Amino acid sequence: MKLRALECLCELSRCGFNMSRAAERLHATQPAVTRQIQLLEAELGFEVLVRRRNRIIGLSTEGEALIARAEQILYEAGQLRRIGDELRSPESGRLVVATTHIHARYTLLRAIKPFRARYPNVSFYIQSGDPSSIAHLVSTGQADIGISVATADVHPELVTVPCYPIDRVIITPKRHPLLRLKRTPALEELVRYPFIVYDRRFSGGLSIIDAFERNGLKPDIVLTATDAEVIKAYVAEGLGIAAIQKLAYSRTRDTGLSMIDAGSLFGLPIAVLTVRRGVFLRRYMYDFLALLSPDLAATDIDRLVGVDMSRPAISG
Amino acid sequence: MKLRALECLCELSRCGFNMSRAAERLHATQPAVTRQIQLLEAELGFEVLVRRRNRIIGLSTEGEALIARAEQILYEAGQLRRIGDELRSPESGRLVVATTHIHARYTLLRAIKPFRARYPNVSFYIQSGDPSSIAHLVSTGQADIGISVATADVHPELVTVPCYPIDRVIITPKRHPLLRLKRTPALEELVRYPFIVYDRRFSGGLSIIDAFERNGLKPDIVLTATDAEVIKAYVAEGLGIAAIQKLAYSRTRDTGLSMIDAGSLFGLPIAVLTVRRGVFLRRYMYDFLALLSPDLAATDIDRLVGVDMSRPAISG
DNA sequence: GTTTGTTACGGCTACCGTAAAGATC
DNA sequence: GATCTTTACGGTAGCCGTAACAAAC
Repeated sequence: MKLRALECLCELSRCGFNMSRAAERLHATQPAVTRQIQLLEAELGFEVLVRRRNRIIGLSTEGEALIARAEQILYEAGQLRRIGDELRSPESGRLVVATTHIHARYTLLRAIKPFRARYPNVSFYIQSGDPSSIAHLVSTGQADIGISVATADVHPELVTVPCYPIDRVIITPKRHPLLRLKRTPALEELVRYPFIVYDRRFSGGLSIIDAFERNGLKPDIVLTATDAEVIKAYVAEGLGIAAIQKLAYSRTRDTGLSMIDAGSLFGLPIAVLTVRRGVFLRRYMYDFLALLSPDLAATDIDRLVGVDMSRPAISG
Repeated sequence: MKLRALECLCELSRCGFNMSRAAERLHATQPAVTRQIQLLEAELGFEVLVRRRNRIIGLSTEGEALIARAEQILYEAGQLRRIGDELRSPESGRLVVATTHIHARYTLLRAIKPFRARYPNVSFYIQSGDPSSIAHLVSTGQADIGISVATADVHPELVTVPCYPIDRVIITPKRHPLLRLKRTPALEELVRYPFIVYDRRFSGGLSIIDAFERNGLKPDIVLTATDAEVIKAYVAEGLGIAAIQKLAYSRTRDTGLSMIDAGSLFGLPIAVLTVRRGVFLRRYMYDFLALLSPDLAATDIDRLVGVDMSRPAISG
């Protein structure tokens, strides 16, 4: 069995079973890919691909099981190379962070500045998505570090570390009646106004709508968005009020808005860092995690990530 | 990178870094192994092995991290072959069960008979050990299925399924004063007699000694053993009384002994089946698990073992 | 001197790419 | 006809084993 054959198979699968495209991405010719697949099938003794009249149409059921493991093998092989990279050139490499808009815009921004200063030769990639797809990106090794909120889905191959609570504020247009209260309004008071809500997939546990519904209230939802900037724009236009992350509000920049602290009105979701269990973290990745969560020591990370760790701590 | 090189490295490590022996086990010549290692080191760009004056004395620290992943890769490659084997010859293969003496002697014995009848061409291997090493054997893929008791150690790569409670009995020599009670004695009554105890590593949770000590009692421990047969022999000789698994006592065979039900006096440890998470289970392995725990459906096993399972169920 | 690891060399396998053919839409 | 996959063929790279060499216990 050869790693090259597994590589061909996985790439073929990613390219929708188009051999030409897979070959191109593998920097090889079509016949070479055909050959590798054939050799693999011959060695394993069964048809991995389902062919219909000389066309590949998909994976056999066994092929599904096979490819999942092939991906795993290639991932680990990548990790081996990464160990080599770390020793050869510890100052350069790539760092792929999967995160939500809001963390990309605020949390990450703060961390990237010192990080870039320390590691100018590390290329930084940000993958945006909802918490579920962030978990997926990290678990498949497409991203090194995930920053989002806890998700309901269970990923035994992921390790998550709670990072900091996400404070929420209620934002309103200037001179809104709610501002006269001079205190955190009750849900019953908020529900009287049209609401613009943050997409529940991004909310981490209790969403805004959940909070209302749990109290038997039916808010008037104007629209749902995944981006605090969008929500702020709509609120500023007087279309409604909203609850967003405190991070996303700036008194000086958001001049068209007013802010009321939301306290724990909508629950207190917590930001979490996610890495794949057993991942080899490069030195600069440790340092980046430390920037995001300064009280997280490298030894803690090791303990969490370690394949044969003695305690599970917090894990997904 | 080549699988062959990783294979050489892992075998080398297993052979205590003796290249000649590793080469022999790999059915290759020494120079071939040397070459593979050299190529690997050249590709990765660092010294995996620590050499002192032309002798290999061990792994570098990075080598440790590397070899763990290499093992993982080779394990998964083995799984791919196993998928092929299953399709080519579903009726033959090997089944390695890691278990304790007691389960090997009783639980397993009952399951093996029908299993052998159904799969005469499957070679059966039993690896005996304490629950901790059983977990290790399964987690490293050296054993397919573990049968023992729950251990304190956490293995995120293992999936365990509780199977059945392990009833315990108190055994005494014939005509022992305790027998006059005609009921389960209290710990305070038992503590008056010298005790022969089952090794705590095999006890699963609460050991015999724990039960006494938790009640502030100090039993007179004659000796500790890992094998119920040994314990029975000593009890029969009048050296003390003991608590063993009910399974291990037979009225007809153990003529020199008497038995009293221990109820939940020493806790109710539970037998567990263990498999490696994400393992590809061959059809005959499913069938074997079903023999051990008839109410465990194949779909349940799939759900437990599945790499991207949606619920964690019971896991170590 | 025996065991152990590395280097040198020749044979052979097997991979790759180019070219062409076969099939499908 | 265009796209896609497989087969055919020749060049080349690289792996393996034998043999010789170097070092250590």
